[in-house]
Amino acid sequence: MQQMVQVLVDEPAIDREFTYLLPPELASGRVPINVGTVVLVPLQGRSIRGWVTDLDPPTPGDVELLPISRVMSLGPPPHVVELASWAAWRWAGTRAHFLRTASADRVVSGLPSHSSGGHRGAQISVSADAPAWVAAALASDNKTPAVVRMGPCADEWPLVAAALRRGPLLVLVPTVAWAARLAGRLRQAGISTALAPRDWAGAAAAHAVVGTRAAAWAPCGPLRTVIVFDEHDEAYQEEASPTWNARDAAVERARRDGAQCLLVGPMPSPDSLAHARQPGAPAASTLITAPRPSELEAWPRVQIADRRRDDPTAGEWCGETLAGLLRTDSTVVCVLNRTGRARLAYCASCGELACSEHTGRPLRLEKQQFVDPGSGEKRPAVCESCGAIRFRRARVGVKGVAEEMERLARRPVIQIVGESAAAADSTADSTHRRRRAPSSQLADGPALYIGTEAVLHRVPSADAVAFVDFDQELTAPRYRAAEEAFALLVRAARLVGPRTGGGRIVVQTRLPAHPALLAAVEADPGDWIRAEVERRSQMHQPPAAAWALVSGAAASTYIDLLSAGDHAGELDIAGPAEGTWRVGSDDQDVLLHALAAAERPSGRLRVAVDPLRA
DNA sequence: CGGACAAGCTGA
DNA sequence: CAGCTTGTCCGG
Repeated sequence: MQQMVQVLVDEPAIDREFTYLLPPELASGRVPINVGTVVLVPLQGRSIRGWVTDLDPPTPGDVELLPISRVMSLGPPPHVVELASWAAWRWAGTRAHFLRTASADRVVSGLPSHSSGGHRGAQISVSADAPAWVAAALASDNKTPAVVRMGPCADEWPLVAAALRRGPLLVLVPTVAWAARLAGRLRQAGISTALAPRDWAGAAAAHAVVGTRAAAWAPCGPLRTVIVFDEHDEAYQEEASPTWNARDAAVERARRDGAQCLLVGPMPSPDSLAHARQPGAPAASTLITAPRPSELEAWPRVQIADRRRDDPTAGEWCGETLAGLLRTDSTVVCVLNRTGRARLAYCASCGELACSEHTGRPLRLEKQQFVDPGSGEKRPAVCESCGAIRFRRARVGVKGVAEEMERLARRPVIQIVGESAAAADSTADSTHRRRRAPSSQLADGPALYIGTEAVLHRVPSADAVAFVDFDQELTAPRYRAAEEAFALLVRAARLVGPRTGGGRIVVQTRLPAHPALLAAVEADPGDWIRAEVERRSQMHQPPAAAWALVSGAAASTYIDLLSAGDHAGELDIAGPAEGTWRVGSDDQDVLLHALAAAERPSGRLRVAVDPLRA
């Protein structure tokens, strides 16, 4: 009787396992056959890649089995294959999707032999005395993740070094640059290190694996410690469906390995605090905070510029504090999350903003008419309060602010918007703008920059960062708005460095008492996060509830199935709004069970579990 | 996904 | 009713 194997084909639309024969010559080839091994199989006359999922499957009745055509490559180890099955459940996706992420992007027929044997932990020469709070973080029980709070400019090394001594380590960071920097530092310390997912084979053998999102699927053996830095960062979440989150996958991976998991960052996310609040774990033991003086030191000075106190006849966008900052000889990065020149208009003689008399919303100026953006209703452009007919377009975008900045600072302002950048002066036409290489946008000496959020990623360092209109971030109509706003302050903090080095952030706002702002000013997000968690719980928002957004042509059929299912009573179905339904439940398991139980109708269907934006 | 096959539409 | 399109099914 010839050996059989079960194979999951790499075709998410099929998402099924099939049994194949394993010819003896393939079973004894160079690449060992294991759960996870990548093979090529015939299916309906086609040749499809797939993963071995069972080495001893039950004999299927009444079908003639075909043999595997080729053994292609080493694949994810069995425990990662199991993790992929868990993730497929957790984010209502297919196993094939996650196994792709967990597999090398080319053929791997063997692992590097030099590092495969020895446990390198013993030879680690990194400094032995970790601060007490770092030791405490690593010593907490392995049952639940420890949430570790430290300032944005704090050095991550003591935590990494202490973790290294315990055994194999997986570190996730949000950006490739951070991963490369940390991997370099680890290698310099003599640690066998792999940068995942690029060095797939290396990750299977290294003592330390560092990488971004996909590194949660690295082919490492059992881990002793898993660290996720900047666990609040949205980069960990896949935007396309399945909307999996690498932090949450890492938490589950650590749990399965019995590894200690540290969720580290300047702002513990409500989601992570929910992870840490598993049954049986006292809340106090799971949030570990850097000592007050070091957390304070790891923040720049955050200054609130209360726009309500500014002289209204001075700058339109830059208040007194910001204007003063612009006149100093320093590098200042200004952030405004809007581009262009909006079509809002205000009266040239009395300054009244043109608004609809019915809805109160601002009107757009098109030719000589006002247009209500909501209803499309038009009326002649005449000022409601003084009757004048001359209007000026409000400068609510980066371009308008750039002009004002140049006037105040009397030096050029570099605009950085999305993928392109340009000097503010009008001679730089759009073609010129597009042809410029990114590096040429950055000035040598002190310079002024203005841009959307992208500017925080593109300018490597600055003396100060100023948020021109932070209220827009704080009050955005999304349940995570305050969290996202605070994340911007964290990014800005990294650009300007700690207060001891003169790092400074200026926040222009009309909401100077907003708890998220006070948290940054005081370098202590504790109270704000606690309030945020409480608010989410009251509003039945994540993490107090689990949500799935359902959209696509087949969505209404799928929603009908969900409404008719066994657990329909425990589901909260809202919508459709713009073709999207929101299915929620206070119990994540109930939602996931319902999603899995409802049969997927044919046709386009997107199911986004726990999306960042809902 | 992509081939197979069935059921519907059209035109001389 | 051949010849074509469109839809549904199913894979070892």
